Amino acid sequence: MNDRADKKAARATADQVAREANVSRVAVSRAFNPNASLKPEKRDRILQVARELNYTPDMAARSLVTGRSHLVGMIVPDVCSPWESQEIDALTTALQAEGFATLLFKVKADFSMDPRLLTYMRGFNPDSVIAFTENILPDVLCGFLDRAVPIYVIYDDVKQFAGAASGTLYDRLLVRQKNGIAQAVALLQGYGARRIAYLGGKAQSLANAERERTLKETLAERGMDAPIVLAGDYTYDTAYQATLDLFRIGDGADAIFAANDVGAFGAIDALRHELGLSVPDDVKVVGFDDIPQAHWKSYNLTTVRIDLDERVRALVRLILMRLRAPDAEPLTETLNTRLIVRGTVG
Amino acid sequence: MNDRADKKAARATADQVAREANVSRVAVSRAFNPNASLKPEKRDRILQVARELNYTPDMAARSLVTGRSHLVGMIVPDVCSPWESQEIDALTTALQAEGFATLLFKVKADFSMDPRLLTYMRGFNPDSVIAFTENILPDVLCGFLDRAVPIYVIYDDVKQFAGAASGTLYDRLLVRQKNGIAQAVALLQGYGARRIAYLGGKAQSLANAERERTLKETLAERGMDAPIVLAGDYTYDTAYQATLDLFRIGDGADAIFAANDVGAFGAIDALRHELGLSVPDDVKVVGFDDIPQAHWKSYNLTTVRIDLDERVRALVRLILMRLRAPDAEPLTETLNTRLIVRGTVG
DNA sequence: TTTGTGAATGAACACGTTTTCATTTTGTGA
DNA sequence: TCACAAAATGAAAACGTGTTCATTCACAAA
Repeated sequence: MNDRADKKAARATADQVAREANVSRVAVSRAFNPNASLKPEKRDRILQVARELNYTPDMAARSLVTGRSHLVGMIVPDVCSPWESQEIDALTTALQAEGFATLLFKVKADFSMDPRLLTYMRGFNPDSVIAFTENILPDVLCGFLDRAVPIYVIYDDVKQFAGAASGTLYDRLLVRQKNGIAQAVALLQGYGARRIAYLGGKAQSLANAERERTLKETLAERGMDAPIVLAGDYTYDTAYQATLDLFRIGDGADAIFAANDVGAFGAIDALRHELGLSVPDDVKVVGFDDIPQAHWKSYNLTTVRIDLDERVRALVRLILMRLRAPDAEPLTETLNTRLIVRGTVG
Repeated sequence: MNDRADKKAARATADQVAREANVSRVAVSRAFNPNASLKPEKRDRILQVARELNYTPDMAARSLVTGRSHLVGMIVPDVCSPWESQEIDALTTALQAEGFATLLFKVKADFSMDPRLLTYMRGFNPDSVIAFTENILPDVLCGFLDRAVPIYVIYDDVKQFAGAASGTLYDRLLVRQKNGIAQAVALLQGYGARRIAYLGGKAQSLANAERERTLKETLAERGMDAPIVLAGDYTYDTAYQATLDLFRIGDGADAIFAANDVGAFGAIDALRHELGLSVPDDVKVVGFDDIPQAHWKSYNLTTVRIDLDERVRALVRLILMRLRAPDAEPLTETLNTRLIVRGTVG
């Protein structure tokens, strides 16, 4: 009589639906499996009864027998980072449309992987795993997870991993940094920048290493001096402090190339609000990522874009391909970058 | 011989571990269940073998028999919103430490709930559900999910839901808006603000409605004029445009109270970079939330804080309480707000 | 030695589904 | 009408675990 009384009202089971609809339990199973052969009218009747009883197939039971959990694990160091939250949001939406749910696991900010986390995650038997932390060695992941699980390491560098595992067991999404960086350097040079500082990201970040390397390479090609390299960690506060140090302790620079947009924001604010310098008149600033905040008027940041839609489409394509053909050869998708010109250069 | 060959190397099962360790399969199960009675040396040996075989209990199978999935569902409209991503991040960390994994579901930005999503989510049998979209009526959720599943609706308003369901079946986290708003209004009045505009959030948002109501109430108590109410949706762009309209089409204001920090950013940028006005000299701005970006120097926003740590601690406390005692009476935790004074008022 | 108490043990069952396989029904052409 | 393929059907067997229950074991007290 009381609300608390029907708490025991467990979820309806396929047996109950079968009994109610005067069919076998197998028929119920088939009714929820589109490509199973079942008389249309029978299917309709079953689905009708199922709706009345508020029945949904139990994923755990289904997973047990089919071996597919319809779960995609995501390993994320920082959900708050605009870059990662964008990706989580878009991937979740796309995968949800294909019938997969997102299983979120958080790793420590310093990227140190807790082995128990991987063990724990493996218990859920995810159909696929996306690792956002670029410095988790794929081999480590492969060791803890099953070899049959496709693994995606986002934005690693071809060269870094070329010799890591002889036969790479995971699909990869690579980003060509060269294009956007070359455009940015050309623009900076055009505005007369000579002393360029590179405001780095996390030391362990492969993307950071690749950006620094590409920047050096590009500057050399154009006959410009090597950049002043500042240590960073992708955060606003660290970038802010590093910029202060550059101008107070060091000799300054006439352009700052930040490893990510948030770092660029920190640099801009330090220049404008603490050092009393003008951006772009005194110092030019370029970022990396083109997160939504980059177009906010206070920053209006010129930045190297890696298109979100392209990224997500490529990732989803990879994942679905792998889920449908687990034995296919590992695939590599390549993305390009390009400069988005706004107001922080000239 | 080839990597591809051992793809079939399925995950180790409890049976294999049992055989290898010369024990019964039940013993293996007990070895992984801390409070089961098992001779210590035997347990150690089993765990040792399990480690060698890289064995992990299958969550699906475990879920099937225990009825607990160790999954916590989160229904989120926008992972990119700093407010929500903070919460997801902190909750995931806290729940992970307690052995629960986060299952992420995304709903449309306009909060319209797709009933099929709820049905789908129910299939995963989450032990608990956290709904970030405050305007999902709890009754709708209760209808689709089982009554036995504890449901948390974050930041709803006591008054709104008082009469919704006679016996509320869900635990709640309430936020007292009054404190922070009263402090903000006092500060604004002290600096001589007279014409105050309220830059609203999503129309369907209960938190927005409650903030607007509380602001009006507070202004009236202090004998000030009712606020000019601007429609918004919590986004930067909308806030930016609404502010332009207020000053170009409307009669302007000498203070803007935004429903959230991101909206305040939009207002500040419109004032400074398009209308040529000074913040705080010409117009004062107050935000709501105190997201990390609020202390960025470009904005340096005075805002009403709802402490993240307090929020997460309270939520985790509620969830764990409910998981351990499903039959306990529905609980309500209450949080307070307070003003963080920075540079956008005076 | 006997009795009693609690821990340790394993066989059997249960969880809710999909899949296999053998059987029955339906539909089609001669 | 017959023959044959194709579609529809249900019984039974999995999937990998936790739990119940009756039994055995170890040890201390009588």
